[in-house]
Formats: sequence, structure tokens, C-alpha cells
Amino acid sequence: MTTRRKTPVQVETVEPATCSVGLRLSILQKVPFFHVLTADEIGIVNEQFREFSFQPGEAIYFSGEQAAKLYVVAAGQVKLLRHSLSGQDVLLDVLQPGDYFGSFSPLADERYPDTAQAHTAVCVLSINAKAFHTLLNQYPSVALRVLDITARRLRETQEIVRQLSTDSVGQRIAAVLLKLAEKLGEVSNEIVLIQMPLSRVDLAQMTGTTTESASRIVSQFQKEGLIRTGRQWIAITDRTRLEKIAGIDTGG
Amino acid sequence: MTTRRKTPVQVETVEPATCSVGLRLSILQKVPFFHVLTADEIGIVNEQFREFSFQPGEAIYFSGEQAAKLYVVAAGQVKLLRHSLSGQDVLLDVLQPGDYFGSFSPLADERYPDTAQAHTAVCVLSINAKAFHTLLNQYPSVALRVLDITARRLRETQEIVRQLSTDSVGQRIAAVLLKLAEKLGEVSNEIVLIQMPLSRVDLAQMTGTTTESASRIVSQFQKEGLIRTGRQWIAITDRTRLEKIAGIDTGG
DNA sequence: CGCTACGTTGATCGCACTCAAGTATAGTGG
DNA sequence: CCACTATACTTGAGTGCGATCAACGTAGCG
Repeated sequence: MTTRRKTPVQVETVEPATCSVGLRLSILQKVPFFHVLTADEIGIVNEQFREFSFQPGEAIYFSGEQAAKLYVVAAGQVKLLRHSLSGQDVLLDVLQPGDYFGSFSPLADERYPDTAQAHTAVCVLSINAKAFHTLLNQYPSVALRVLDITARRLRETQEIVRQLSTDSVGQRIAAVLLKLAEKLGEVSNEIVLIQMPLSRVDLAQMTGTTTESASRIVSQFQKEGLIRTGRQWIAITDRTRLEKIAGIDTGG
Repeated sequence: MTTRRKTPVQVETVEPATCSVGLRLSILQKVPFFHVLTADEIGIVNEQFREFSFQPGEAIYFSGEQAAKLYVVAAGQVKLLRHSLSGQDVLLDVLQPGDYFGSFSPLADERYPDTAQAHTAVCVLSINAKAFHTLLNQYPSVALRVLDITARRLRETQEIVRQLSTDSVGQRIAAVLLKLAEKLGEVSNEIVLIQMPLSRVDLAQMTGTTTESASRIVSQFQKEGLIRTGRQWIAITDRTRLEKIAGIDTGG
């Protein structure tokens, strides 16, 4: 089945089967913080989860809503967004299968500070926040894994603060491309394709700039032979030089 | 003893006694995540800690060093900084007594991503990272409190990312002043003094701008009657208008 | 009293935003 | 298969916010 596609990005369609009850167990086993549990324990945990699927662009929850659930990505990708009063959205993170989001700290009466939106077609598992809290009490090793991952996310977010405070748009875009390639890179013929639909808007929202500026930088990078790009996709062809830019700005 | 001072900020000198062994126990009791422990348990935990004091400007640890310890602020204030290759520093957080920093997630072989620096004279308690990890395993309720606080910090840091991505320098400075006033505000005669040494450099490093821009904004705010300010101190005189500038929904 | 660090203010420059018009691509239905 | 449409993307011209460079004022401290 080698149909001629323009985009090299695999848009995995989430069939109903992917989101079925039967496969939930195998998905939960892959979740980092349940990895420490035995098969029997996961079986018990599994009963607490419900599954839902969303189409690209659909909101899983909105910022401001009562934070009542913890979610786990089973398949597809989920965007975490913060909104500004001015109307601009900031893309905080793109979550992969196995990643959790929503209400994961045992705080009562909180609201979601961000909006979770399906980036591709997704299947998510959800558990009541209180039930998750009980679970953390029951399995301390799980709580430590959750702490571990949350601490890592904090450090990564602090690094983004540093970049926004001190780096140029070009540096930030180079950095985000390298980070995405690290996470989703698909190597073939010396080039690294970022395996996700990635528009100029996405890129702009991730780096605190405008679509136009993101477009200009991306075009420039391509002209310089650092990347190859098309509609909704980017592949890195010269990682070393891109790393140099991300670290030390060439100035223009 | 009302001596005439130019700065209204109380520069609390940390006497040797403040950092003595005898007072450690009472300090640990005030640490949020040990609050759940009994007096006996705290006594045991206490033996694992050592105390150190630092003068303003001294580094407690440098970024890049092996992350071997968890620290708790006992007295004074600690700055968390990230450095850029360009030489600019970003001020991520100003920690208060009871706040923890350093290596608090049970990751092995990590390095500090930031530098911890004494902002005022400080006394800190430290514990070996592995010993702290053991402690978290021993007292799951403590681990949940740590997770709770870490998750809150993550949300706060994400909010800073949003601000840096979408807000103007003026908005960001207004927001940081309100946040500091919330945390350290000392009310007297309708005005709220931020109880910490706060220079234009600090303000600039917190909001991703330059000293000159920070100075211009602060001068402007004073001219408009929103704040009163002097060398190393700022007091808020018109919170409502400042909130409007910051873009916070007052809800009324 | 100087010295030093902090702070202010002015002039100028440039990066990135804004506004605007246009091109290319994927998907859709005839 | 091709026209048609919607969406993604590009590119240009002009502007402005905030950085940079520079000089000076001011508070605190020994």
C-alpha cells in the first residue's frame, strides 16, 4: 500500500478498536507510573478507568472547569494550551501515549489552569481525581514516579522560561525543533522527521511568536539547508548546525 | 527603638543562633510537607539534616553540579537562577522559609539545572538526596505533599511562560509585583510593602527584560500613583489599577 | 566625604510584530 | 481526473516596543 502522499507524517487514525475496553489493560501497563505495579494490581486499577476518544481540534476539557479527573493518553497526541485575555494561545506541551494530564495532584476544589485539546485523533483514559488520590496513597511507589515525572516537567518548563527571557525567536524555534526531534524523531536517510502534524501556528504558539515570524525563520532554516519542510511537517537535516543556533545565535 | 531608616524593608540578620541545632526541630515542623508527621517522627527526621548559613550573594550550589542534596529554607530568602550562554541570568523563584529546593525527585545521577543563591542572609537545612528518597518511601503522606507543592510550582511556571509569550513588559512587571505582594505583602496605612530587598535588576531578571526597561516601567507606575518605590523596595498603593494593567480578571 | 552599587533618563537602533496581499497544497465533489 | 475551495504558508512594507549604548544622579557605607 504505497499510496502517494504529500505529507510524510503518519496520521494514525484512531479506530474504535484502539479505544476499546479490551486494550485498556495493555495501555495502562505502558504508563510509566504504573510500570511498578504487578499485573494483578493493574487489573484492579484498570477498573477505575473509563475511555474516551476525540477528533482533532476537539477539547478534552477547558481551562476554568472544575478539575475532577486525571487523564492518560492512550493513543494520539494531546495539546495543553493556556489562553490569554488578548486571545492568543500558548502551547505548553504536546503529550504522547503514556503521558498524563489534568488533575494529578491531590488538591481539592481546583480548576484546570489550561485547556486540553486533541491534536490528532486521540484515545484517552480517565479516572476520578479522588480515586487517583486514593491510588497514590495505596501505592506509594506510583506516587514517587508521578513526583518524578512532574519534577522533570517543572525543570523543562523552567528551561522554556529561560529561553523566552533571553533567546531570540530563531534560537527558540531551533530549540523546539530539536526537542521535538528528540521525542518524536523518525530517522531515515540521514534526515530526522518529526512525527507529528506541525504547523507554523503550532510552532509560533510553542515559542511565543507570531505565525509570520515562525514562517520566516523556518524558510530561512530551509534555505540554509538545516531542515526540510512542507505543509504541517518538518524534518531536520543538519542537527549539529541547528544545535549551534539554539545555543548561540548567529545574529542574522 | 525607632531608628530612622531609608529602606522600609526589614533586613533580618540571621544570627548564628537562628541556624543552631536546637532550633532546627521547630523549623522542620513548619515545613509544609513534614506537617503531617508526629513530633516523634520529626525528631527522627531531624537527625538526617545538617544546617548551613550563607551571606547575601553567596551560592548554595551551582548549576551543573551533581545534584546530591535537598535543601529547606530555614530563615532568609533564596534565589533560584538559570544562566544563559549569553551571560544573562533568569530569576525563576524567590524561596521563603519552609520552601524546599535542590534535588527533591528520586532521580539518580542528575545535575542541578539551576543555581541557588542566598538573596538575604539565609539559613538552610540539607539532607542527602537518597536519604530524602528513603524518607518519601517511609512516609507516603509526605511524598503526596511534595507532589502537591511541585505540581503547584509547575502550574505557576506555566503561567510565567504564558506571560512571557503574550504580555508586554509593563504587564509582566505589574503581575510580578502583585504576586510578590500576595506572598510577602506587609500592609500599613493602605499601602502594601513587599517585604524583601527588590532591585531593578531582580525585577528585570524575573520578567525577562533589561534593568533600564524595568526602571522606566517602575518610574512610570510611581508617576501614575500605582506604587511607591525607593532603593531596593517597592510598595503597592493602588492594587486595583495594577491588576487591571496586569490583565487579571478582578471578577467585579 | 569619597567610593561603590543602584537607579534614572535620553538617544538611537533593530528585532519582531502588524497589516496586507498573494501563493501553494490538500481535500472535495462534479 | 480536474475544477473548486479551504486552509496552510509565504513574502513585503511599515511600525513600534523594548534593547542597547551612554551619561549622569543618588543613596548608603566605610
